[in-house]
Amino acid sequence: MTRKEEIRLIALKLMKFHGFSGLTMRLLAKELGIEAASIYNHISSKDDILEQVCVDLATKFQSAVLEVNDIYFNAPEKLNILIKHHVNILCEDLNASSVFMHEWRYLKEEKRLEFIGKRNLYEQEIRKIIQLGIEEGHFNEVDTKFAAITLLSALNSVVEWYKPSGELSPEQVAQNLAQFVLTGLSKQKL
Amino acid sequence: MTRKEEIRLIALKLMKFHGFSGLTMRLLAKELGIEAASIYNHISSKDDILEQVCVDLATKFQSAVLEVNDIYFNAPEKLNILIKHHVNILCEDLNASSVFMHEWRYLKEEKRLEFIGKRNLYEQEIRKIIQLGIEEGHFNEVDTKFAAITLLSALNSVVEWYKPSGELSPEQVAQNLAQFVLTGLSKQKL
DNA sequence: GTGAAACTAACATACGTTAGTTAGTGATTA
DNA sequence: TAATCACTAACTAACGTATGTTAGTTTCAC
Repeated sequence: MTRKEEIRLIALKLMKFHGFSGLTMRLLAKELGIEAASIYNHISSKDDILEQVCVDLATKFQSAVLEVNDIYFNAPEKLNILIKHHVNILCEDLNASSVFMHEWRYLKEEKRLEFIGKRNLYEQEIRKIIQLGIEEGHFNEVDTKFAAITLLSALNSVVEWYKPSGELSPEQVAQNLAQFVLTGLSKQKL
Repeated sequence: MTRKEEIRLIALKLMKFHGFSGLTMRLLAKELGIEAASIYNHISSKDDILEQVCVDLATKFQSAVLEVNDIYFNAPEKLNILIKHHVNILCEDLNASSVFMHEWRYLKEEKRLEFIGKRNLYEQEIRKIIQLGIEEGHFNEVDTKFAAITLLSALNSVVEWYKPSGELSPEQVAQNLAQFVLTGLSKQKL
């Protein structure tokens, strides 16, 4: 691991706790055991760290959903696969995911708009899946925008509690989420 | 409306967009058409604004869930009522709710721990409802911690998209959420 | 002796906040 | 009626500190 990657890693860990504004270069330096100015031998700016992680994760999510929607499956299958991908991406680097979820609003104007664009595209592709499910007769006739946002919010909650040291693997979490989202809490006896 | 309330209102509106750290007293002052220092004739500190809204909303949520769990109902009924209360609280002041959701981590140590305590209590009470539902035979045998967090996350997504000018009333939103959470996306034909 | 990685010193700016003052308004009193 | 007082809400000026970042220099292993 290069020093640059090391810095990024610790920066994300701290950013998860203190938020983007709460993480100062001097705090980051202290954690690294060096002076704040020394950090600039490896990275170009504080904004850069945030930008990189946001663009990086947004791209991963985008690839995942486009891939799923490119292959022929029915909606429940698509949703299952997407949830698995989504959870895997989130769990791969929980600090990065947490920053991605909470700190994107501190991106500079241009990058922020770019980010929102990618996020909307992701939501749009999920709405397509839900719409498909309705047309197939697999899903209830819900409002696709409402359903997509609620679904995404449920999935993203994973970053708030998932511990790699815990009992569940990302695959099991994905399975639980899929069950929750598809069948809900109630037993089938309404 | 007193000047103090007016300041609080605009502060929350700005905080929703810029985050707690992104809202500076000088920006707030500009929006108010006065000087930054003048704000201190009405409020005691920037932290105070955050504290007030966090404590205020946390208390409301707490009252709601305790009330629901104090009355005798079965779990699906309790959940329905709680969701209605939850959404109503969120929609009452969307700016405040958004700040409550995203900026609580910027509370000072002491108040933050207090906040987390109240939040945990809320989660705990929801787990009780889910546990009750399982024992009654109404709910699937899910992990209550997982279910409570996922449920809460789904509910809280309301602050990200709800517009009072839109078609749906808070009651209708609550109904949609209840359906989503209880029966899921799938039609009952598994 | 070359390159990576740290250092010291400093700059310009931005921040929350305090202190002391002023302007206007409405009620009370001489 | 005119003068006094309290109150509200704004002002100017400034303080002390923190921030991201730079420029130039040193250290040290290969």
